[in-house]
Amino acid sequence: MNIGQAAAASGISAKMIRHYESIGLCGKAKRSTSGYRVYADTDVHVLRFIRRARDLGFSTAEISKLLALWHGRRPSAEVKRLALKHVADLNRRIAEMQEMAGTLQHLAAHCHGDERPDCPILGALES
Amino acid sequence: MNIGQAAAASGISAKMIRHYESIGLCGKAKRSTSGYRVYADTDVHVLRFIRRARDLGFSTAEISKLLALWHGRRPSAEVKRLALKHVADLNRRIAEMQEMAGTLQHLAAHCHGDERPDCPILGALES
DNA sequence: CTTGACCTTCCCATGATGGGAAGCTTGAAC
DNA sequence: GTTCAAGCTTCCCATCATGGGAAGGTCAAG
Repeated sequence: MNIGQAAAASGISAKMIRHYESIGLCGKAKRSTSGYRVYADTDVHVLRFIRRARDLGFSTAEISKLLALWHGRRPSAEVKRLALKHVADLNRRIAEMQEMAGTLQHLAAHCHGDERPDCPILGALES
Repeated sequence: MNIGQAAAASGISAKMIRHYESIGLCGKAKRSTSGYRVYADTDVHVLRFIRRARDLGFSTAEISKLLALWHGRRPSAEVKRLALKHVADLNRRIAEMQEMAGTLQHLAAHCHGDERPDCPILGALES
């Protein structure tokens, strides 16, 4: 498989596959005589693992740890710890954004939204 | 006021004030004879406006529009439209992260979390 | 053998923020 | 008056994940 096929099969762009290789997230791909990267099914399994982890919002550093656990002794305690830490991080960011959205929603509800210059949203930003 | 005082008074780091000036978000500060940036209270008002908008999660492009509305005819219809678009964007991202967190929470709940190698979280990532 | 699709590497860009270096200015203490 | 620290200036680099694009090599089908 060339990188294009591996990209299609894994759902990661060729650009990102090269990037992940360059930062050491996945191992270096074998090369054909002409220098093309060559991928086997096992390599695509790894790439799919990476894509699913990425879709769950894990950073590359976290994915790196997950990969090591996956390929190693896989103690589920450590995996669970990583996952719950990530959940906590997500929840923290969710709460931050909910507060922003709530504030703005409230301000917008009190904004008549016509052509008058008096606007509670601008008022809140300037006060 | 020097940039340090303006930073303390506005809650934006000196580094970011220079950056905002360089990208044209705020006007160029006046300079002393020796080249130091000099800020008046009105400049700090602008910086505080920027900080509050930033705290509500607006991008610099959006803040730029809000500043123009603030300093111009301030039609509240346009401000409200911007605010609600931003709320919609926040809600979209919140929903994405909630889905990630929910999935992970569910997987972690089914993970015994001991030293056994069998882990539903890794299972979901590899399947 | 040409052509078009694919591959390679390398550089640059995003957006918001910070670190740090080299050098100049200011104000206060001695 | 000099000296010293703190603060200012500009400039370059880094983050994180991702993509664009250029210049050039390779492969398969016509």
